[in-house]
Amino acid sequence: MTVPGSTRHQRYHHGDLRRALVSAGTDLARQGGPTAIVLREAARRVGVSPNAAYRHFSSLPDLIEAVASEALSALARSMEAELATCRPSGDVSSDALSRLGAVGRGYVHFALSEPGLFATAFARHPTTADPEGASRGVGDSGLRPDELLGQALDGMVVAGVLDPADRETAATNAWASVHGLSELMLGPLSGLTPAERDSLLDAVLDLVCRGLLTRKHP
Amino acid sequence: MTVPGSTRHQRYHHGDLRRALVSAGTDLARQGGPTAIVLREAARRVGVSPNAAYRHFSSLPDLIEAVASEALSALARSMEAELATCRPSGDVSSDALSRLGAVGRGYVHFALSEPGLFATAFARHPTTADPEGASRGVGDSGLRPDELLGQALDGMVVAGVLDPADRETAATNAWASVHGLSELMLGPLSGLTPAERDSLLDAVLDLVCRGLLTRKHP
DNA sequence: TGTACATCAGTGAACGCGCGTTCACTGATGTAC
DNA sequence: TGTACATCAGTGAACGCGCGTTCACTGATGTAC
Repeated sequence: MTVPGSTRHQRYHHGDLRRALVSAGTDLARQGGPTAIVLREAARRVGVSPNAAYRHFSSLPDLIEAVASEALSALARSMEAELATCRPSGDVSSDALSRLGAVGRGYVHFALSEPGLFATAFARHPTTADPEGASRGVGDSGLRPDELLGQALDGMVVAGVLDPADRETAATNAWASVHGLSELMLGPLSGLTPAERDSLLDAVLDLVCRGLLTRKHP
Repeated sequence: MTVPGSTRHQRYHHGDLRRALVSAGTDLARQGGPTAIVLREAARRVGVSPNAAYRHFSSLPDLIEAVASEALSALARSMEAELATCRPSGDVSSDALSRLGAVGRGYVHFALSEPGLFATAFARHPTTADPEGASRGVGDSGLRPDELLGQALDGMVVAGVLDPADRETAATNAWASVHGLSELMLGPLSGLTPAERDSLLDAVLDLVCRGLLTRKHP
């Protein structure tokens, strides 16, 4: 039994409705992927009328893009978390390799633990290189997922275990392998046990690393 | 000006409505992926009332699964077409490797030329190992896409360039790399020129092959 | 310090839409005798 | 060869649903004087 008047009163001037809607949209995406982002449901969850959303988003795709950006940030943070566990061993080369592995591990772990957000992060329209888009989807370090990968590869170049000329191809190779493994594990290979998943991930990371290393002796 | 009576007459006893609906559904998926498969629209395109579909499918997901099966078959056929271009060179090892490359090439080519069907093929629920499901999604050779890959890997084992113990891991590795590359080229890397795409594909296939080969000298 | 007023951020009701699905039905087909 | 009849494969109308979006609105906020 809430007093109607006071309830209605509280609804006025929400404070940060945009953020609240993005957060609700993110919850929807978490459970059902990008197509589960529904403007009316997001508004419902925030306790606001559907049309209030149009004060902050021009249309549904606009909200979806904001959620996708949020999902990319979460992916970046997962990669950062894995990177944070890397301890310097003293050997520059093996440190560079283990950081590349950490990047891949963070990627796959995120895909498996947040499949809905993972799908949402990559469901948006081709990344148009808009200026403000460059600052979206970043993690705590201020870097996007692809930039975190690039940083790891730069480290390998500095350590001398990767030919600078191969850096671009290496980036796509590594990304493709790890992205494909994620999708497969969420789809056709979803029946795998955690142990099988782990060893498969190790095998793929191993393949990628060795592939990049050998590349510099043609 | 058609005679209503004769039109109505022709609509009775369609002949093979199931196949017609799957075909219409496939056209929808081709243009918009799995979520574009709409029962009412498929019926409309075939020229039949929506409820007629329920004589042949228990519900929409049932139709979607049939379309997904069709998409898998198309993928298999693309791989078979690429395999058919392989000419024996006399060297068993290099033949085995080029057949593996052909499998991967057919996979990526299909993804790029039929993105909607590609998405549909892998959008269905986790492959429950039902007995009749085993015969679905096959190409002209009667093999499913994953079986075509397996066959290529078997060829490498026979040729002595792949350790039998590594066959399973090799399958996932190869699949993941090529699947991930496909997804990336359709998404974040969709801005690439055809030439860039080709050389990237070559690089990935090269990485996979070398990765598998070295694997047998630990 | 008080007051008029523009602006802002929400409301409530309604719109048209297309969907999946179900109902009772009807006309064509093929089989038994 | 003809006829009765069960079965099959469609029809037409309707259902409830939830969606994105738009309309005219209203109450709260903050600023100018």
